[in-house]
Amino acid sequence: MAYGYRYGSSVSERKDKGKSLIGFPESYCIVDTETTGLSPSEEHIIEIGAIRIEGGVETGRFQSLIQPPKKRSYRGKPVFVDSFISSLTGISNQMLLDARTEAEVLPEFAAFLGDSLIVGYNVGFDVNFLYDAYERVLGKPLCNDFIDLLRMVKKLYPEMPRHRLQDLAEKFRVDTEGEHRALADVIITRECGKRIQKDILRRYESLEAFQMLYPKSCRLPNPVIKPSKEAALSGQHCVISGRIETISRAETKALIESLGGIQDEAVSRKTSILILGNGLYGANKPGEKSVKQKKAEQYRESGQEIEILTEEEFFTRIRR
DNA sequence: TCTCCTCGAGATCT
DNA sequence: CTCGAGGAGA
Repeated sequence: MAYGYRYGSSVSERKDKGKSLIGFPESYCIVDTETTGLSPSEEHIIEIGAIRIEGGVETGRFQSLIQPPKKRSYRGKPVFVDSFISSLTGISNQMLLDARTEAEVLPEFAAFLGDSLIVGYNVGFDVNFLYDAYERVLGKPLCNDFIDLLRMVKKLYPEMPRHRLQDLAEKFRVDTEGEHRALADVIITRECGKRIQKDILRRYESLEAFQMLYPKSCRLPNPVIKPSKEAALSGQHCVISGRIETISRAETKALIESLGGIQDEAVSRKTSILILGNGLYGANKPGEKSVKQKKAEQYRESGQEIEILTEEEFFTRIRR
């Protein structure tokens, strides 16, 4: 039954795969993969790059090489990639010899990605490779919906002779330094995405008007002001103890303020959330409580409503 | 008018 | 895979 018929002979493969949507959400994850070739059934992922955006600000980066099964041996050394791929991407057999396998990398990537919307360029390509790798390694499919910039680009710029990412970067004068490595392509895609969004607003007045050019079934609900999300940190005073590892100080401040919160330096009677960063500061040793944490626990015992969250707990709390 | 089907043509990813 | 053309059905 798992291999159900679908008229004639075609079998429904990649069941529960996400849908291709059109829109510009506030939270998503830009993803790119490098592979040993074009066919998911015969080739393998050799690099994953990703940047997570939440509430419009970057909240994390992911980058890892992946050692694929070896194709053959040459003079006693394993060959993972053909010379065409090596010269295209700059990823050599030697680099892959030192890399971890997908069994090690994929669980990490899955945790990073979560159920984020995936954004990319001709991203169906990457989604297919990732879907198959998820099934192999995690025993479950990749179900995330995705947004393909190429789809919008074809509609927006029909006069362009070709619509490759490099053509788009050239049009927008986006720096292509390091192109054809996963994280570099993610950054190029992000820059192009910003220009596309601006162009849409100029030409169609609103994102909704542009989305009307597409079937209803693929229109993503827009950044409507969701009260629950807006209120995520509304009016709450937050204090950070230690160092947030996934993002910089400035980004943390921007993130808290974009969600309506206020960041303070010291724990006080106003404080409602204390965030324990994974990174430690000078005098603090692993396992020891920081001065700020002790103080927060004191306040809590005296009846103040104050949440003490780890870095991970903080991010999952604001994600919804 | 709007949505959903089928069919053929044309590109994009490494 | 996605789109446009052309057609069926509300």
